[in-house]
Amino acid sequence: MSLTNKGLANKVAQKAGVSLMTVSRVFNDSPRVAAKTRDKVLKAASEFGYEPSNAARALRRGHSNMIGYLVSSPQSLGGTYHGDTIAGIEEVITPHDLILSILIVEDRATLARNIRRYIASGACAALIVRFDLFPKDQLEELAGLEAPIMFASNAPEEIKQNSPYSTVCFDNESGCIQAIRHLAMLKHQKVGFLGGNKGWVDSVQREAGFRKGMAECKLEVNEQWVQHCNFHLGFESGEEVMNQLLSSGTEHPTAVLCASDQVAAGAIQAAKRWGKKIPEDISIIGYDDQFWCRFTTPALSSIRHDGLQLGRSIGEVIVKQVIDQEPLDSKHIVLPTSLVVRESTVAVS
Amino acid sequence: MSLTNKGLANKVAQKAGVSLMTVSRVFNDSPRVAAKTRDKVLKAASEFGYEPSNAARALRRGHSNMIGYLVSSPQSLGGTYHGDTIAGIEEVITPHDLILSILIVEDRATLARNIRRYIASGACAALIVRFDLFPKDQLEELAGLEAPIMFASNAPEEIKQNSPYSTVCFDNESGCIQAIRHLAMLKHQKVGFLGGNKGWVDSVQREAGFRKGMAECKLEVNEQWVQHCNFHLGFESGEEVMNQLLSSGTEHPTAVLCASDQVAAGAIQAAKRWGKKIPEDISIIGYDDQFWCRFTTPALSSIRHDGLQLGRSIGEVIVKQVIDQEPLDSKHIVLPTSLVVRESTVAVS
DNA sequence: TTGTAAGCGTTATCAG
DNA sequence: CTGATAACGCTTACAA
Repeated sequence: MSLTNKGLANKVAQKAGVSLMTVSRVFNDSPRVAAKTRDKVLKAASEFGYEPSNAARALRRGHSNMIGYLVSSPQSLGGTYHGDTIAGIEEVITPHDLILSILIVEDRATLARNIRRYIASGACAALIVRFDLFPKDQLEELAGLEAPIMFASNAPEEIKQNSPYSTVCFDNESGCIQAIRHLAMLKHQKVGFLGGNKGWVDSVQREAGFRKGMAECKLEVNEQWVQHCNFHLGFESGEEVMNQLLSSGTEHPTAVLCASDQVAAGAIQAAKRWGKKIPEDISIIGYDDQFWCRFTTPALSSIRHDGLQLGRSIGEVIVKQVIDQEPLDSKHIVLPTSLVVRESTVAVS
Repeated sequence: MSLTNKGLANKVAQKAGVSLMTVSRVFNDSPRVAAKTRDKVLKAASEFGYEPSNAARALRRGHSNMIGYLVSSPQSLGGTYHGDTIAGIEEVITPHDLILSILIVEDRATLARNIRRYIASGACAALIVRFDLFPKDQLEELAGLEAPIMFASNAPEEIKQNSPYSTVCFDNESGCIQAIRHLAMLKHQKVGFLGGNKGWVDSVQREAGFRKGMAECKLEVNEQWVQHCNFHLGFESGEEVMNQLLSSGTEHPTAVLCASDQVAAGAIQAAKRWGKKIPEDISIIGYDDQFWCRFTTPALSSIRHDGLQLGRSIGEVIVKQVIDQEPLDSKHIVLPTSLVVRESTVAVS
């Protein structure tokens, strides 16, 4: 079992009748090598199955070719959000011979330390971290660690101002405003909002969008109908909160905007249990536009963000930092969102 | 920006008043170092934020600490299958300081070449490949590449016999047999089967299970009701095939077993369009037990395989090969499956 | 266009 | 228990 390239490059050089250096140049697409020579080298290389050693390259070059994409749990890889993002990143970085590696850091308490290690050990040339999985109190642990780290997703303003790291995120507010406009167009006046965890950036911004949209459409917000769910519990949480909403008070909303699709799915379930018809009695809009939105009954209208575009933007930042060696700076990119209308919304009768 | 450890280890050694070698020993948990000395080194190290270089280690040790998990597309990371598997693998390999890296190889035509590169370049110490994404005609390209590669998921028998690689998979047949037993218990006699792509191992084995189950329960198979879907198109495919099934013939099945949850979701949708009530008119069972099975209406009964267990088994094989350096051999592990009953199945009235 | 030499940060080996 | 040395495979800088 010879997994190492021990001496293999030498053999290739010998076989091709050239020096080691020429082999190296060929595998680095150097223009300073004659076409004939290159062919000889390539032939000899494929004969021996030679491939330059990643480790040696990384050591010599001072940085690896791995880009780490940190996720909070293997389960969070579900859904289209990460998938499309990853596809977008790869599309951009692969031509530069960078490898995207998805890394899982379950323990948020040691996240900063882990990031430090990945960078300090040189295992990764750059890291992509979802801000929303990052405990704020650990941010300062990263201070001084001048490294190509970037946050994908929304960071609070004060963090953006002070952090040396770039961020790419979606325009949460705009998505919700569009949703409210859509509902207003359908003559809804009594609109509720099921948010996510209190204080979480995404949740806060989506609620802000809801309120701005309501104001813009001159609709009154009934605070009874603005509730918070647990993003993590998703379905169950949406079910429970919708349940409470329908069991209290005499009047109920004719439309509810939810801060996640899972919450929306739970809300639909709960509403059905109360004998409500969806969308005839209550229109529901989700958020994230997960692939299974079309599997629910009725198919769920939802707010979509283009993960592919997010990925591409991230990729471009990474390439600038790692390949072009541009000095780090903290750019903040905000990408648009849009409403996808399916069958869960209808005009009030 | 000093990302490299250039000379850092030296500084640490100097600060601690020891030699470089002692620093190395400390970071390798060598027992041959005095407690006092270790403390001094550790203190100096944390002071400088020193972390051993991954690249140098890999170069010196002859193998990296990265385990590659190959996936066919970023989107395929959705669902619980990969997520749980990944969690299981990490649980086992992390204590051995191995890092799991999810790698995406979209182009199946170059899969074998990519595997070669990952191994030959030493980028990965071992690779985990889902067999079902592997084009059979490329298998021989891997011949001679004696490397710690293993296949997660079902390989056809003839491959298992001839391949030097281990496999871990689920008992597809058993899952389907259990499903049929359940349906038979509910007095169903007219049972259909919506398989996956013709010839695909999973599809073939699940159909075999369906037939064995039917035979065991002394139920007759109506070949009109045994159809094939496209795993990739999933939902749409299930919809289309169920549509055809209901539009042809005079008699229709009272229960249908589907080879994937997405197909099942599509089948439900189609059946509803034909005015069929689910499960009263037609009971439906899916396969995979995706997390969104409980979001469908009615909640989908499905066949579950324990991804966590799969991951753990894979992890154990990897550790044996990479850490214990056991010689490669081709073990074949088959894990059990079980039926999860929700609301999409009911007794015939 | 090609070759030579030196060194990237670790660790195996051999001394002490 | 600790230290000096060489080598892992590659590429930058400098020659030829």
